Amino acid sequence: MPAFTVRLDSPFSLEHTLGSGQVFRWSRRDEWWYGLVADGVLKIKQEVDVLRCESSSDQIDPSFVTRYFRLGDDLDHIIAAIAKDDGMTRAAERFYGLRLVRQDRWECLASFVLATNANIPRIKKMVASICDRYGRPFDYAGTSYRSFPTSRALAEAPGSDLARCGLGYRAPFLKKVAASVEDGAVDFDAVAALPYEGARALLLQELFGEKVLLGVGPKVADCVLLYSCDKDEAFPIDVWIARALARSYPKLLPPPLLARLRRDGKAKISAGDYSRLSGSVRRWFGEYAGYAQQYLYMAVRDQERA
DNA sequence: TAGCAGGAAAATC
DNA sequence: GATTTTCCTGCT
Repeated sequence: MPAFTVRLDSPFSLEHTLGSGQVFRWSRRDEWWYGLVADGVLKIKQEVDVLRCESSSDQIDPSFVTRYFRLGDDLDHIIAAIAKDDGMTRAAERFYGLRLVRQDRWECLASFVLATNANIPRIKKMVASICDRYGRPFDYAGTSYRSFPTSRALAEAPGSDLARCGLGYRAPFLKKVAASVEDGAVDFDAVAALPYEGARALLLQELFGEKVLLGVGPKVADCVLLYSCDKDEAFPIDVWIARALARSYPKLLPPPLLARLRRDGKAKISAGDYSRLSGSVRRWFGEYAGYAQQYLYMAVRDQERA
């Protein structure tokens, strides 16, 4: 039962980071956050400039925590780079300390395949459901947990069985993605080694190589690249972000898309629009566009609640 | 390229 | 309770 602390020497907010919709296997009880990571449990809380941690395995140690929360990133430098306008400056102040998380690549891909047409509580429920059914059970501090299922476990699961996890039409997509990862068709290391544009092209090519339906389009690919492959330029565009961009950054949108979004806030974004919009936001925000996306997401969610 | 289906649960009325 | 919406992709 390792217990340890990590001293923070750069800005970090555990609350904002775990509450920003990047991760689906974290929950808060009392003042502690509990996360299922790296085949174990991490119990963690922030005391100003110290992270107090307990974990179920020796693998989850200070260096894991530093890597997982990307504590080595120079956040002030990143914020200086993206805060090119008043809106982003305000968001960066309001959610100061929010960082991108470095997730397990397979888990990230699988989670975002499930995320289509769902809200965050729903996504968490689907993820929990496949973990309950296919994950490895283990106990920690008197509580039972399940690890995230391996790609092999999901690839081998009978489709009818997987469908019982409440995944709906996502079940066959998830199974095929799992099979592609399991048989080596998807090489995450090769993807991560390339710069953003090439990495995205390779990921989509690997996934589409067998000419099967996979449920991974540009949005899911951007999520995987940003949250698990260190491609900080990746800027996933979902309906929330599209609406926020239409309101605060109208100049970045192709005029026809802007007009459609203004007429109908839930207008669909075509592949061509996604590609053009992705290019213009990356040109505007630069090499850390993905961080800008995360701050923008928090700002728009916050505004929605108010 | 535009329009649509998909499938279940959360949010909203 | 019924209806609308939901961090989208693939097909026609």
